[in-house]
Amino acid sequence: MTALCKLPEESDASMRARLFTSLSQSFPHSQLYKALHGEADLVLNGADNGDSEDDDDSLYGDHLSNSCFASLRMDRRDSDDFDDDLRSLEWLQSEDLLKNIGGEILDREDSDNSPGPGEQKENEDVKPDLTLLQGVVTQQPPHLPYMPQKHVNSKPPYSFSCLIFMAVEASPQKRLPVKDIYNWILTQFPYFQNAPTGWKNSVRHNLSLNKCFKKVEKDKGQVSCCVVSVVLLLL
DNA sequence: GCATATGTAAACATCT
DNA sequence: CAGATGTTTACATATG
Repeated sequence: MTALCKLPEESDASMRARLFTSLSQSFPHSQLYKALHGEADLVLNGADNGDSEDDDDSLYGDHLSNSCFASLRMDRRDSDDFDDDLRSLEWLQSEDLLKNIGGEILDREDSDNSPGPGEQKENEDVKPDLTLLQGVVTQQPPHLPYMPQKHVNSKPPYSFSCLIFMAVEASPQKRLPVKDIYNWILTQFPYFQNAPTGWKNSVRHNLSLNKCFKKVEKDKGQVSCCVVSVVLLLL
């Protein structure tokens, strides 16, 4: 199992650069983006010659150790000692998480950030007109990026684990009540607004089953109907 | 064919 | 009591 979504014949440097580019557009404030930031600079500047397998971890920045994406570092270590941890993080290493992640998910928490010229929020004007979008959705070529605000009839190409992770990752405290996870998914992926309610069961099922998610007590004074919150299991 | 990951449904218990 | 939440089990499907 590979650690990243690596295209055929794609170099590690290229792959990481692609990931960085995608994240810079979709989750500019995510831990992963910040963690990759330094490395991507090196990659994009040609500093990474592909022979850096033995480079120390500082290349990837300290942020990686603060999130589940620490597995991105682990995969570079040729050791079975990490097998158990990796097993619980295999969903993070799946192709789904990284595939087409870039540019299409508008992080509404960052909506107050002024977009640069030329990158005007093309999704903002897009309303989920089902009649107009059906063809786009059903005939979307696999190489085109998934655009959740447009492809409202198309199930996101991300596993529920990925969706949960992204929701938690997007939260300020890296923890969310289940209800807020629902809301985040509904907001970012309008597909689920019309989807059968079973997806919520799948979310809860994932939270219970996946070792990457940990149940924590809600903060004191927090007004919430939920009993617990969910955080990433830090490594 | 097997192991694993994932999705879905369902039942049940607990909590608000 | 109803609904939300959490846990567990079972089964189907896809993939390596």
